[in-house]
Amino acid sequence: MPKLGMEPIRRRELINAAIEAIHECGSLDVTVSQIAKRAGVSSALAHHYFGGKDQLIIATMRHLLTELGIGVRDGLRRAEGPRDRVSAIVRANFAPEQFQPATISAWLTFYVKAQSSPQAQRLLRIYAHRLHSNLAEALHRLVPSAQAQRVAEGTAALIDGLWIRYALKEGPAEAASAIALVENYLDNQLGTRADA
Amino acid sequence: MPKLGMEPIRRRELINAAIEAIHECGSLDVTVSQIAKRAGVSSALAHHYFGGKDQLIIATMRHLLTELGIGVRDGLRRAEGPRDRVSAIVRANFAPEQFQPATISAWLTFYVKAQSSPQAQRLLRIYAHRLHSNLAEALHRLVPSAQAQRVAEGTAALIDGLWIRYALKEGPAEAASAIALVENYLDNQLGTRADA
Amino acid sequence: MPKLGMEPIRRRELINAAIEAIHECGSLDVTVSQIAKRAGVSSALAHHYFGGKDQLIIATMRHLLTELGIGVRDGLRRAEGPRDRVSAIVRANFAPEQFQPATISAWLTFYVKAQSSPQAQRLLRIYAHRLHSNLAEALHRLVPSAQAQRVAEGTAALIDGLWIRYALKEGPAEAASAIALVENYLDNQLGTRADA
Amino acid sequence: MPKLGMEPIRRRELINAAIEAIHECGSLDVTVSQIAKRAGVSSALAHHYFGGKDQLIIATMRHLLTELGIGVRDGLRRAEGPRDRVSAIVRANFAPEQFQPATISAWLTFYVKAQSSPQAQRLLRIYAHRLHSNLAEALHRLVPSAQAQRVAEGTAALIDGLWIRYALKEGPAEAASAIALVENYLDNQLGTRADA
DNA sequence: AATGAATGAGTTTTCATTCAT
DNA sequence: GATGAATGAAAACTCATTCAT
Repeated sequence: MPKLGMEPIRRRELINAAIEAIHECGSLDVTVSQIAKRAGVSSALAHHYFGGKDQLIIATMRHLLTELGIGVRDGLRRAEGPRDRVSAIVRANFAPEQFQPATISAWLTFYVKAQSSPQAQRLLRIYAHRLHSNLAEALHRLVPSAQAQRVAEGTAALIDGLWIRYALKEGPAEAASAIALVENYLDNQLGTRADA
Repeated sequence: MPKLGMEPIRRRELINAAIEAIHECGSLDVTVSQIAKRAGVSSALAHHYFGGKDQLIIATMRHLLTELGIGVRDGLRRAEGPRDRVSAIVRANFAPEQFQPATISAWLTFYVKAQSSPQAQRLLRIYAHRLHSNLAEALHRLVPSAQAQRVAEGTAALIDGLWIRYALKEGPAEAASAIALVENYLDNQLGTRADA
Repeated sequence: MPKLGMEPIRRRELINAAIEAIHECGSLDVTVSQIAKRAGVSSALAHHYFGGKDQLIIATMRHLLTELGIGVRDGLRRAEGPRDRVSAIVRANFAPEQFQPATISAWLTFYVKAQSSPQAQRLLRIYAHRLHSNLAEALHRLVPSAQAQRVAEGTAALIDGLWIRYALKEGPAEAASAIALVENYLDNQLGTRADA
Repeated sequence: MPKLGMEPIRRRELINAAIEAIHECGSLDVTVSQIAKRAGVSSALAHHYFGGKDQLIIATMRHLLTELGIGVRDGLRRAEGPRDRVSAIVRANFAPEQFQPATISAWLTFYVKAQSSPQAQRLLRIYAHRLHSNLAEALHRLVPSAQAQRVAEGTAALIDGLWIRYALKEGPAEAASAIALVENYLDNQLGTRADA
């Protein structure tokens, strides 16, 4: 029962299936067939729509990156004042949609992928750069330039570090404590809470 | 002309070759043949000594973990006072032997491996736990228990985050600035340098 | 907006596209999709009109065979006397419409196809037989029967040999020199030019 | 029961199997598995020794080319006088080892292969060039230069044409009549037999 | 008349692994 | 102690073909 306009639907289904399959398998060694089966289609269709495994993986990465970007943008839109903007960025990075086992697994595998795929590397660098510049932009309004840079770097490293560490843990990732840790770092660095 | 007592030598050569090969390939998708060729032996020999690819990988991980453990222990031995012990741990994690491209790549791939291999996961948890307890032990002597826990977690996350971020960068990893960032965090959290 | 009476047009377009595609790819490994795209239609339509790839290929062969047959017939119609009839046949085989890269490629692949497809083999035998009988018929009026047979065979082999050899050459096929070679053979065999 | 020094043996077996398989299938669409099975080994071994299907095919071509080259050389060595040298070349091209169904099929498919593979094309051009120069060299001692060139071309075309036509026929290829046809051409062209 | 959607079957290729020597 | 020989199993990818619209 073929219908028209299935392409975007199938692409989306395959990307979602890829994220789940990567998580279940724990690496990019998932086969296209596994992903396709999970999406309820043949592996040939996955190739048809994406051109190959690699491009499906890259598309998945891009999807996750976009989702995160949207989350950050939305958070920033609602934020009031520079300090809150920083918090919004942090919150977006640990938002429930992002900070869940399957997504964490996927991100981790992408870091490895980036070591051999220039395209994946570019995407990951865009993420890293965007995170840094978003943070730095807000921090510049709060503290001197040099400090802003340093705090931006520290915050970014802390976020990535917490992500990676959660990839190792079992059970649901607790966003609250991760956020608290970063906020604590920020308060201290920015002198917001002198008594922390 | 086979010689006696080659086993430990071969094992070591193969492990080193594995680290290099993993780095060059950027993932655990290296073939046993590639590793063996780099070590100057046949792939059959790699199997002979390790039993299989998986066990060679695990052995490589264990090797890296041991090296890091030795570095930390040596650092701690030379450290004077709790604050310096914390610094020693940080320094050991960014020591030149550890903080170089090939090793960084390898660690990253191990994080992924841990998602599907219970054995690898156990090893990585040992690392995480050891890092945390080493830090916590020293911090307990400096600040109240709850804060010590939190700072230990933050420091560990920061270290891991910096590692992972360096995996993305090109050019030689600069340990100095990474260390400075962590030390700054510690100073701030511990009130060592009120003016930082 | 489908139109009526498209069938013969589409069939022709697809056959032409097949010839070009076969030439470009250099073998029958062209995909139906490639051929269809070149004809500006979907691959499904190619199946609709021909029933399958094989039948499209056979139809293409038949088309080429027919074209050649028409060329020969036209040449024979205009020829005056048996010797000129032989020349007309030779000329038709090296006529510009036939003796061009794409067509040469196609014929060559058909020879291979004939080794596995009885249908293709039949077509090619028809060609071979027709060429031989056309030549023999005219030659019989010029020389004794046995010699006529032999010269017909030689001429046919020479024509085919020159075709196949031109398939290997680069640059435009020069019909003139090919024709000259065959004519020289004929003159010698028939004693037309005693001094050649 | 693995033995040492199997490589050359296996290579030879695989090449022979390739020739047979190509003949049976009638084209280069044989699968590596079919070839390997015929050689009594796994398809993986074929890849191991040749690197891939393409290289196996090229190696097979080269083998056939070499065989033919040896045949011609041996024939030339035994020949007495230029006219006999020409005959030796012709005879070698229709020698029983060469002029048999499987070999004829293989050559034909190689002609097609040459249209898409530069490497195959190069090999085939070497063959064509060698045939021409061998013929021309001998003919130059018999007739004027221009005529020698033309006769060399005609002879080569005749040989190729007879080959290709035999590929279409069923039943055993009759070398004798093919040779007779070429010799008749030569006698006529060279004026050897004034009464032909 | 024409096509987008979808797939089954098949092909090349890769690789960890085994084994006789 | 060490390796060349060999393979089974699996993966990515391709393509002719079908079908509902």
